[in-house]
Formats: sequence, C-alpha cells, structure tokens
Amino acid sequence: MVLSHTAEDYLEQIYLLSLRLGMVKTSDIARELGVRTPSVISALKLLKNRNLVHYERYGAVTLSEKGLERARDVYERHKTIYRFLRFILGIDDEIASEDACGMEHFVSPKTLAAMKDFFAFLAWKKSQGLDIQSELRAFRKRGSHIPGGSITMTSESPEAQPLSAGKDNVLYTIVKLGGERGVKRRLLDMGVIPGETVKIQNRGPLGFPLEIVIQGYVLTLRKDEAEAVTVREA
Amino acid sequence: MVLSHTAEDYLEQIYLLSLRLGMVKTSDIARELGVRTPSVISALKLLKNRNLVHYERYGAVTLSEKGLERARDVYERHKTIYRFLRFILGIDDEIASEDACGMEHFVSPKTLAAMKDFFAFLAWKKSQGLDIQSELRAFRKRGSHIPGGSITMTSESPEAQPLSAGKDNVLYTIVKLGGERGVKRRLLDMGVIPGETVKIQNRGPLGFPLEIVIQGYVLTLRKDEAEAVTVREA
DNA sequence: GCCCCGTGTTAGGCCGCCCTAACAATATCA
DNA sequence: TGATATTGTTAGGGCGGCCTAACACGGGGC
Ligand SMILES: [Mn+2]
Ligand SMILES: [Mn+2]
Ligand SMILES: [Mn+2]
Ligand SMILES: [Mn+2]
Repeated sequence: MVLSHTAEDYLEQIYLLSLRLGMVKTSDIARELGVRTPSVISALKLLKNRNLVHYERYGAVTLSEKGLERARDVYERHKTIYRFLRFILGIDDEIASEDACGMEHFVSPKTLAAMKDFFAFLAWKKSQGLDIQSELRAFRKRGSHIPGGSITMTSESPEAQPLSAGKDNVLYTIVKLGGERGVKRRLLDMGVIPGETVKIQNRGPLGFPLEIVIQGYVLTLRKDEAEAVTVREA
Repeated sequence: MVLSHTAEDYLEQIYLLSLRLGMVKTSDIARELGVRTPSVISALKLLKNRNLVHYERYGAVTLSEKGLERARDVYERHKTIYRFLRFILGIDDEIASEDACGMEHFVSPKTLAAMKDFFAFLAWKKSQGLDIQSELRAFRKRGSHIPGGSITMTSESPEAQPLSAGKDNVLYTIVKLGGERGVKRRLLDMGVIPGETVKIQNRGPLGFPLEIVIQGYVLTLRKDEAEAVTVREA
C-alpha cells in the first residue's frame, strides 16, 4: 500500500495516542502533529477510504487491523533510527526524535536491518570487553580530527588522462566523469566530482583497485570506475 | 530559506547535471528525476521566484549563487549519508543512494556532524590496528544475534506500581505511562510501551538509574523516567 | 523561403495537505 | 431545561506537485 509520509505520520500518532490515552480524538491528533483539526479530519477521511482507520462523525478514532500493522511498522522504524542516533551517534534526545521521525519514511528494510545488526555487533564487542560506544563518546569529546588531512585545491593546464593511468601520490584535479549511468552516479555519490583534487595513495596487488584520497576521505575505486574519471595534474 | 524536499531535489539534480553535462536542459532534469517536463518547468518557476536558479524560456538552466550553495549543501548531506550507509552499515550501492536521497532532507546538522565524526573515529581506530568495518562485515556474515535474548510476553492481574519501585530481575508488564510530555515521548521512542514486558537488570550505586531490558534491548532510565512508568508483575 | 519534426512551453485539471471562517453538536451549569 | 461555552465538522480557498493535451518555436531538408 503506497502511502504518503504525512499519512504515515497520522497513523503513527494515532497509534501512540491510543497507547497513551486509550481513546483518540481528532483534537488530540491535531495538537500532537501541530496542525488544525480540519486538516486532521480530511486526513482521517483519506485513511478511512484506504481502510486504515475506523472513524465516524463525533466518534473516537481507532486503527483498523491493517492500520495498526502499518502504524507499528512505522513506529518500529522510528524507534530503531532513534536508538541508532541517540545511543550510537550520541545525538540529543529531542533532535534524535525529530530526525528519526523524518527519516523513518525513507529508510529501506535493508538499512533498518543493518542498524539492528549494528546494535548486536556493539553488544557483542562489549561482551568481549570493548565498549565502542563509550570510546566513541570519549573520542568526540576530545575533539575529532579528519583522518589523512585535507587536500588543497588547485586548477591549471596539463593534459587530461584517465585516473586509471595516474601515478601514485600525485595530486590530480578531476576534469570530467564518463562511464555509464550507474558508475557515474556512484562516483558522484562518493564525492568524486569535477573540480575536486584527488590522490592515488595505494593500489591492489594487480594495479587495481585504486585507493584514493579525496576531500579527506579514503575511497576504493575499481578499474572501470577509475577509467571513467578524467583528471589533469594539479 | 524554507524549501520543500522536492525543491531540494531539483536543486541537487541541476547541480549534478551541470557537473556532468555542463549545460542543463529541462528535459535532462525531467529524465533524471523521473517526472514530465511540465512538472520541471513549474518547479523552475518556483525556484526562480526564490532566486535559486536563472532560467529564461528556451534557455539553459543555471544555479544562482544562493542556489549553488544550497545545492552543494543538499549534496553534501547526500554524500555523507551515502557513505555512512555504504561503508559503515554495508548497504548496497543502489539502496544506499536511494535511502540517502530520501533521508538527506531530514537529517539535522548535528546528526550529519556525528556521522562525519564516526568516520574519523573508525579511521583512528584503524590506525590503532582495529578495523571495525571489517569486523562488522564478518560479524554480519556469520549471522547476527540479538544480545541478551528476547523476553517473553505475558499480561495478568496483580497491583500496579511505578517501575521505580520495582525489584531487580522480576518481569513486569507495562500498564501505563505518565510523566510530562517530553518524558513520555522519550520513553515511547525507546520502546517503553504499554503491553511490553520489562525487567530491571541492574542499577546505579544510589538505586538509580535503572538498567532495564525491554524487547531485547538494554536501556537506562533516570529516576523521573522510571517513576513515569506504571507496571504490574507479569 | 517553406514545411516538417522534435523539443520545449502553456493550459488546464487532479490530488494531497494545509489553512480560516462559519456552522453544528455536545457539554456545562444556572 | 434553556442559555452558554466548548469542541468538532463542513465549506471554501491556497499552494505545491504531478499529469496530459494542445500549442509554439527553431533547425534541417527541399
Ligand atoms: Mn514521521
Ligand atoms: Mn515517527
Ligand atoms: Mn533527495
Ligand atoms: Mn540526493
């Protein structure tokens, strides 16, 4: 069932209110979501058409079976993200909750599962005597450092070449990206962007993959990716 | 400047296309965002009114100074989340990019900064000989386990009491949440929900905070939080 | 120069989501 | 019970975001 993220928020809030108050009124929903009651009413009509809530004029709002299922699902996402932000990244209560309520509508099942795995992983490491959470907290407290130092930007003349033909430890400026759609998108996502400066810092045993440094991050590029990147000596 | 998340996506895409192709046409944007050209045109009108793009009929689309700044900001969020999902949580390329493009509009500066700190932390640990990334990968590969084992659910009679007055290692069913708004929200976010079963597993030196187990997670409740939770022996 | 065709734009419509103002139902209390 | 205060609903409107259909422009072939 395709559902807008506002619709999901209404479901989520009805669910929470029913847990907290037992009976849910339109005004409660409005107060909680920060909208006016007429907005709630039309949202309820939409949800009712999709058989997600039961609602009659002047009556209480309740979730249908389907609605309850969906609401629980939304809230499960909310809680997982909230915990992740709060207990792993160390974000404040309020902000973690806000961010979670925004992101919950866009997180894939795989990402969600990975977050849960991460909790399990930390618990396991802790049982082995390594408390990553508190190490991270301490690390952030004493001021964090970007690894590898940042790279200076330049832009000048010599001839363009694919990064795959580049030499180690030379600064290159990225001129252009080629390759097919998927490759291009991945490169951009990783920060491999025209104008940026890049350095090959290491490489695999057969010459590839390349380990490059860009914007202070270390990335690994496969051969096809490195060929798609046109650079010029910086 | 308040901007809808679709508007941000248009800016982001114009930015990326200008990097990739040099000149941006309405049809490019439409293709890339999966919408029809008239939708692009009206989006461009909106962005132009807000002085974020330059655009004349039949002309090329370019970002204004403000628009470029915003586009870079959006894309910075995208990249950071993408990298986090991909390189820390181990999410596949495609899904990481999709999730990132959804979440980028809802992530707070603090959360973003924390993600970057996390990279730095991992790099630091790595420089100390501990490769958390690959440990996590291995951990996930061999099948992850929820820590502490899950807790059985029950629901029966005896008298209700605040969790703050509960005994250690006894299973309680949560009956009701009290306390003020903020406390309540935080409790719900953490999974402290009526109907769930909870156990006090440990406590601070002065009796508080309580370390509780709920839904297989370990949480810490301050005194005011524990007082807001009404429970009954399970 | 004219016609054709592709591409880009306008026109107009639908839906989601929000609002205020007016109105209807219900609760309160003399 | 009737007058009044509170609460909930309808009416109506605005904006964002998407669509299809119709129209306008501009370059290439003749
Ligand atoms: Mn939400
Ligand atoms: Mn939420
Ligand atoms: Mn996006
Ligand atoms: Mn994006």
